This record gives sequence, structure tokens and C-alpha cells, in this order.
Amino acid sequence: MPATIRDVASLAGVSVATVSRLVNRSGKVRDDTAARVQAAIEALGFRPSAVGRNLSTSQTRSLGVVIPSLTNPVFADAVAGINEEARARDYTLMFTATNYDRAEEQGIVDAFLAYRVEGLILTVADPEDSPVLDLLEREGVPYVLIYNQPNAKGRPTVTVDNVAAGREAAEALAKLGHRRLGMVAGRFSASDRALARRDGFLTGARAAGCPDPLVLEVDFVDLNAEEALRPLYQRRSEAPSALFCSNDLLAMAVVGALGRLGLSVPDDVSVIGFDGLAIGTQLHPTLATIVQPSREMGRAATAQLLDRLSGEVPLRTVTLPHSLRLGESAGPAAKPSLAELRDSPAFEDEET
Amino acid sequence: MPATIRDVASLAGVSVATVSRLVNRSGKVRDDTAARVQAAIEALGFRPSAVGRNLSTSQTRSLGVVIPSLTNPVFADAVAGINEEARARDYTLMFTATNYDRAEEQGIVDAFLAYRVEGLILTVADPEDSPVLDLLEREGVPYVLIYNQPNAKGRPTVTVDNVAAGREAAEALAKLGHRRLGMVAGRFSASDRALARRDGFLTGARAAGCPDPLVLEVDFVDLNAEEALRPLYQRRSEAPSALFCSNDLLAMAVVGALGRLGLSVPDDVSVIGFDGLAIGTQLHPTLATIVQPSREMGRAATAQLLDRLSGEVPLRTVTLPHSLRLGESAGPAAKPSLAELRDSPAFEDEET
DNA sequence: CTCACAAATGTAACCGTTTACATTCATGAA
DNA sequence: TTCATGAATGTAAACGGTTACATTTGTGAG
Repeated sequence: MPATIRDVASLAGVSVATVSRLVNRSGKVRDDTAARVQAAIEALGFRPSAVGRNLSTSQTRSLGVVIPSLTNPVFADAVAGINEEARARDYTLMFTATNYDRAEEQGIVDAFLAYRVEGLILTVADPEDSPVLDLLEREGVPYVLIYNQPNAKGRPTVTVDNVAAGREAAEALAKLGHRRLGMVAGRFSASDRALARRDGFLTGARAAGCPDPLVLEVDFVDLNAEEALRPLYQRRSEAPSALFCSNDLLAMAVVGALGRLGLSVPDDVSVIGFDGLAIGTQLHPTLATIVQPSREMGRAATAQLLDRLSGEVPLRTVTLPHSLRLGESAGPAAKPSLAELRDSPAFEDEET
Repeated sequence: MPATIRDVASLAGVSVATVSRLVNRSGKVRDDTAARVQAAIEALGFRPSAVGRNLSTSQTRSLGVVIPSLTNPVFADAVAGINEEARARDYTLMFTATNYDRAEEQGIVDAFLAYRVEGLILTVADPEDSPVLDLLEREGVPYVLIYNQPNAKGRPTVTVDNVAAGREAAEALAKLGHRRLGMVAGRFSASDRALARRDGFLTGARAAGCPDPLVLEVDFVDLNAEEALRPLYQRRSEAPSALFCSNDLLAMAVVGALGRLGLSVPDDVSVIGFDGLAIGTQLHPTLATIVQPSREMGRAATAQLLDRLSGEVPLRTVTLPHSLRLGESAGPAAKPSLAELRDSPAFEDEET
């Protein structure tokens, strides 16, 4: 049982008010009393209890962070940004990962509300239909989403333009000469952003005059990319020569799987990911990807939330800029061999 | 301002004690009153304040987690394990990353203590010399280290046998026929475990009759593996034919860099990492590595801490089993060409 | 119908702060 | 010396729960 403010007060022979004033610099105290109190504080190792203070001030200086998983470094990056910003403003974080589990999500938000966090930063499966967000809304607890798509309900979100990014991915691949495009994504039900990226990708492909890309939905959590891709690349001439992956981790796995299937990246197949994980620049080939500013997103969301908490600035949806990092995993399309041309259904469709 | 227990009590026409008893099932309340109280609770959306409860019970049901960085997924994995175990026992996590910054570490632990976390799980730079741990010791706040090396001060730690693991890495490479071994590590000052792995690796190399491995210390935070390795592989015949990396992230970067230097893994150089990151199994070549049970380590540390908190079980240092995952990035040593043999200093030392 | 006893409920102190307000103290002017 | 005034300090009531203990209510036996 640590020393309390009363212990300090009585040891220093002053009232608790004086101790409190000194500790919080919230009022004047004469130099000699200050010294006496300070001495008592040190003698007792007094550390003011945030619990007591929270109760008294009904402020906790704490935020809740709820993300689907830490296994994907993209979330870890965002949390790093959140952490930085929160620390800088002397806020503390309560944290949890939900493993994409709805009940877990509900449970943890309940817990956070019980602890009276002042605000929350979260990524949910589908912001349009989220009991947890409805709850926060009802309780009047401010929150900011990250990564999620801007949505009909006008929920404040810090994100990138996933649709545009998806479109750019398609354009970039088309510009490299690819016509048979494909996309590999995790379960769309777990990710509104993957869905948006797909929509953009399809739009971009069409705009570039490519046939509709094949979309492969795979189980991201325990992934066997090789099995997923094998059937596709049985008939290589018809298979996509370029794959857009809904995130970098997936892209890395896809590059690996293609390698194990005996295909070379980017000579046989180009791969482009999404996220801009740092490790992507270290690999060989380096990973082509759409870079989103994850750390910055975390920071921006936190900054916005904290501004809102001190001041009455309304929360807004903010779209941060993304960028295309054209790594070595995306290269020009191979000129199809004559044999391939003959076998290809494209042969009949095309004027060439 | 959310409803309080007094609001509920007066709406239901009972005393706060009755409400408390119902909420916590800590005493009997007649069915009809229970119903009335329950109705009041729902009508008001009453959510008991953890702050009030904490103050009253002087328990917070919260733990602090302090790790160096989330950028390395190995920590993220451990946090996932901590999170699982804590949630299962209805504890909440306060979390921060220190970015290997001592002052930050001190600051956050101070904050956590103010919040009266009941215990801490942390990874520090050097457990033998850690003001933060001394502080916790003084304050009598229980903690468990993870990843750190078991240490002279007997600080409770959940980890793997890094020395043995390092030794096994050397043995495995030697068994594959490698003789010129090397190690690439981040700054040892930031990682007692990397140091231990090196010690083991050197021992293992000696035991296998290999010349002392070259040890390359690199800047892990912003890494340029290619630059770091280039000088080494100028004279390829003298350069290590196998590299042990102090963690998987580094190993992935090293594999990439070697590729960019025109060397093939594992044909020219074998690489073995440490951690067992999931992504390693997806790459091509798959990453050879020493697998440590990160999630399990987090879980075990948490379980131990929570046991200690309810009951007086003492905290212990636990060494969890690691294992060698011989991925494709480690392969048999190439038979040296005659020219290489002639150039090699080994030529003079060896009987062959 | 009374009474003893158990079950249900209520009262109020306490946990560790903050803070409005009251009180005391020191100072300089009259 | 007295007094007004501002500075320094003290008092006590919150904040939202829990809980030991007191009190009331209900039950069955005599």
C-alpha cells in the first residue's frame, strides 16, 4: 500500500490541499513549506494515485485502442504512431486486439468504457454495421476509426483513398503492359478496405481496357498461398500476368508461392501489394506496393481525438495521401510467345 | 456524465448496497427487487465505473506492457499472447513501446505505477542494469520479463535458451558443411538476447571446429543491409558461406541484400534467422530460423503474473523450448572450387 | 399470536484525490 | 497599534464505488 497524500501531509505538517497544490503546481505555496513537503514526498516515495485523481476530476487521460490483430505489422505501425502522439500529450493507452471477433470487440469496448477511457481509436470490420460504434455514439464517447473506409454514417475516419489506390494499382500494371490482371485478397467480410481496393482495381482495369480481373479470396489467417495459386497457374497462358494483393503480407506470401510454383517475379508474374511495410524494401525483389502512411494515420487519429477532448473541435474524416512505390516485384509484361498467343482466348478477341 | 450507482438505487427505490450486490453477485437479493434494479440499470444504461471500484477495492485488474518496439513482429506476437491471457482472466492492458529509449521507459513505468497497474510485463535492454526494474523491485510491484536473458539478479523471466539456440544454429550450419560462418546482429547494447545468441553461436562454431565467425553489428533501426554486406562479399572466397542473423527481420533483409548483390541463397550463402516469424514460411526461399514460441512466451509470462497476483505463488524464470526450423534459406555448403581452395587461408590450416 | 432466526436490505465509512470556500498569517499604511 | 488586504494554508465535501455492520422483513415453530 503506497503512501497517500494524507501521509505526506501529516509528515510535512501541512494539509492535503497544500500537498496537492504543490504536486500539481495549481496554487502558490511558500518556498519553505514547499521544501518540507517535497522532503516528505521523497521520504515516503509518494506517487499520486491516478485512480484517486481520475475519480475526483472525472478525467482519466487514457485512450482505448482496438485493432483486429497485431500479427499484421500494418496495425503495429499505426499503434506506434498512436503511442507516440499519446505519450507526447501525456495520455496513456489501453490496448487490445480482437482477432476479428465480434464478441471480443464488444467485450473489450465494454471494459474500456468501464475504465472510462476518454476516447477510442479503432479499426472495425464494417463501420456501416457496427454495434460497437453505435454504442459509443449512444454513450457520447468520442472515437476515430483508422484504415476503415469513409462511410455513410459519417463516422470520423483517418484513412487513405483505397478506391483511388486500387485504381492506380491497375493503371500501373496496365502501363507496364499487363492485360490479364488478378487480385488476391483476404476475406472481404473482414475488411471494408480490401473491398474498396478491389472496387478501385476493377474500375482501373476496365478504364485501361483490360478484361475483368480475376479476384481470388483467400483465407488470410492461415494462408496457403501455394495451394490457392496452383490451379490458377496450371494453364499459365490464361493466368494473370500481374497480381494485386490486398495487403503486403499477402503479397509477400504470393511472391513466395509463385517462386515455389517455379514462376519468376517479376519476369513471369508481377506482384503489387498494399501497405508499404518497411520490410518490403529489403526483400529481393523489393516489393512493389501502395504505401499508406500507417504511423502517420495513427498519429493523426490520435491528434484529432485529443484535440477534440480539449476544445470542442468536431471530429472529421481525413484522407491521407498514399503513394505508389514501384518495387522490383512489378515489371513489364513479357511479350507473349507465339504459342501462347495462339492458345490464348485473347487471340480471338483482339485486333492485333 | 454516466449514471452512477446512486442514480440506479434511487430509481429502483433501493439502497446502493443492494445494487452493488446485484451487479457483483456478492450477496443475495430477492427476485422481485433484482428485477426492479435490473430494470433501472437498463433504463439508465448504468455501467459501473472501474475507477470508483478500483479506488474502493484498491485493485485495478490491469497490467502494464512495456516493449521496445512494435515494428518487430516478434514483439507483436508476444503482445498477442499477453492480450489473450489477460482477456481470458478479465484483466485489461495498458501498453507502450519505448523505442529503445531509456527515459521513455522510465516515464512510462512511472505513468503505469500512477495508474496502479497490478503488475508489468516488459522487455528491457539490459536486466542487470535497469533502473526501471530496480524501481519496481523497491515498490514491490510484481513483473515478469520476456525475451530477456536470465540474469544474475534473479529477475523473473520467460524466455528461451538463447545461448543453446545460438550454438545449435552454428552446429546446424556446420553439419551442412559450412566452415566460414558469420553473424549479423543489431546493436548488442540494445539486446542482451542478441549477445547471448552470439556467444552460443561462437561456442558452437568452435565446437564444430570452424574458425571464429565474423560478427557484423549493424544498425537495425534504419538498416541498409546491402551496404553492410557489400564489403564482406567483395572477396567472396573469404566471405562467410553461412550467416546467422540475430532476428528474422534482419535475416529477411540479409537474404534480400545478398540477392541484390548477385548472390543466391542458399546456393552461394546460407542464411538462418531467429524468431520464427510466420511470414518466414511463406517466403521463397522459406526462411531457416530458430523458432521461439513468442505468443506462448507472452501467455506464460501473463499467466505467471496473474497467478502471482491471486495467490502468493512466487515468480520464476522459465525457459521455454525453441526449435530449429530448417527452411530453404539454409542449404549445404558448395564444394569449393580449386581456385577458391588455393586462395583460402583455410588451405594452410587444414589437413585435407 | 409471539418469538427466534434467517434472509433481505439499508446506512455510512472508506478508498485517494481535487477544489470551493473558509480561515489564518504577514505586510504595509494610517 | 490597528486594520485592510493579499498571500498562504486549512477544512470538508465531493467523485463512484464496496462492504462491515445495523436494521428491517419474512418465516416457521411453539
